[in-house]
Amino acid sequence: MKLAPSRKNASVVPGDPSVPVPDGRSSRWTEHRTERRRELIKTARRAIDALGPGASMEDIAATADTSKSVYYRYFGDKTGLQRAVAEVVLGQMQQKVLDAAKAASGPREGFHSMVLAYLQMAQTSPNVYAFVTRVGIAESSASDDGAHDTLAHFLAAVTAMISRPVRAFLLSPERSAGPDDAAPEYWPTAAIGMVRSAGEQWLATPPGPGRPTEEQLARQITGWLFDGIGPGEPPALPSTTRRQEKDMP
Amino acid sequence: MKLAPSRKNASVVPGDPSVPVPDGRSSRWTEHRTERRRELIKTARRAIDALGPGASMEDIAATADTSKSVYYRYFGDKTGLQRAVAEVVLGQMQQKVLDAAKAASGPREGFHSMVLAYLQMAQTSPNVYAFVTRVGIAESSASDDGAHDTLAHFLAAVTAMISRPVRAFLLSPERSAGPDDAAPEYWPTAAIGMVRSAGEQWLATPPGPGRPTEEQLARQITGWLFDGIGPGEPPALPSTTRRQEKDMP
DNA sequence: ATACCTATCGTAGCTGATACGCTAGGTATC
DNA sequence: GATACCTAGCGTATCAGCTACGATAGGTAT
Repeated sequence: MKLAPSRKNASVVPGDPSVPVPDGRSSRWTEHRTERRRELIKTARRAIDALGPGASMEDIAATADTSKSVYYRYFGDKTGLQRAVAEVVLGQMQQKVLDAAKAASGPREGFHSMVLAYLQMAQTSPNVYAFVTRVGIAESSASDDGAHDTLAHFLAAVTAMISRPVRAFLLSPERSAGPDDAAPEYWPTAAIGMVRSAGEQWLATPPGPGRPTEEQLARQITGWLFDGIGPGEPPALPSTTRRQEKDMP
Repeated sequence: MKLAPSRKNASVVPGDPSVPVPDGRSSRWTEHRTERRRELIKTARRAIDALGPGASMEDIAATADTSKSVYYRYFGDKTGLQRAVAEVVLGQMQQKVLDAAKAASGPREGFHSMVLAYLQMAQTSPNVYAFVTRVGIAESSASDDGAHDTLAHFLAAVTAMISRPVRAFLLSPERSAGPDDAAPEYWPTAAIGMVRSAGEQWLATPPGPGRPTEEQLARQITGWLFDGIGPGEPPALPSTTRRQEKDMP
């Protein structure tokens, strides 16, 4: 009773490849896959947190009590794992930012909450932060194109996250007075670069007395971004616009 | 610049380092060493410029018509070469900055010239820039300390370069009115991070119509750093009630 | 109920790059 | 001529990233 040899299996089904044949042998694994994927990401995060951002795939897999091939099957390559972890971390950070942004009174407060969320995230797991923000893990040796293809995936995602509100703010009517905006599309990246650099120096600072709190640093960075450090710029600006929030508890 | 003796060789004098017997056989080589070292750095720079920031030591040595071991002797490891190249690049940039700073009218113009020099340097050789800016080439896999030990060497040097004038400016009498300065020691790093991020996005932008010139971008960044983007910041800003609802992946 | 198929798992091995030691041989000074 | 110094090339150790193959447990069709 051999069945027809031409009709091998349902993968290249001639009639309808879409719905009406829910093969249990495949569908059985979908739930398992998503669950396992989540678990793998979670374990990878723990492993990186414990082993450092340079943890190898083997180390990560060993921490998960499995082997490298599982990770490679689920994430393709190491950059895929990086991206997956970054997605989760970004989602949590985004959640925090959204919650805080609801209570924000203005763009300044909104941005302050973002910076704060960023710093808190980095502080919570510096190793995971370093892993996620790393530029091309696999591309570093193979690419000879010159400039980095883009920023790291996580930073690119953060940039995309803040780009829209920033753009809206930069183009708001009351803000068009200045002669700025020669290149406003660079501001989100620039701002994140500032946050990142300050945050990483802050992370590297031992938690001694001189180290500011997350709140203080976030407030400071927000001030730099919104007010700058130049006090009035003597030639063109009289003394009208001194800086505002002198006393802000 | 001190030329460090490589690491294990007989560069340390055997008997007494202070005895006034200048052995000609030793002193003759010092000049040769410095000259050769300079040549090796120069050739490495050309090789990286041609091959990309991920060029291997063998590629670099082949471009210099020599072998890897020469580079390893002179620079210890790849990070040492990175540091040496960074030193030269930084020196040239510093020269340019100093020349420009002499003609600067104030801190703003001085900083503008610095940013401009940075951008021009990066633009001149994007590959060398990427090589020099890269964080730990050898530490990435061996170190599990967590945070990067410091910033990249080049960026740390640039930070050190601008830290002193910045500190002097931040503590200048007319600027001490604001309640800022909760963490002024983070500003140089933060500012360089902004310059770096904006510059790298700028480098990655194809030189089409929308791309600003170095001058424009430098002017823009200087404006962001000195004036910020929030002009006045009226306490109640109604136009940003609900922005940033984002799609979560 | 039996033979077949699907998707996963994990062991083991491959590829390529990097760091670096070792030895032979050349060259200029004393 | 003797000696200190350098160079060159080969070879090795290691390790990250990645892949191929056999084995197994669970669904499916006859």
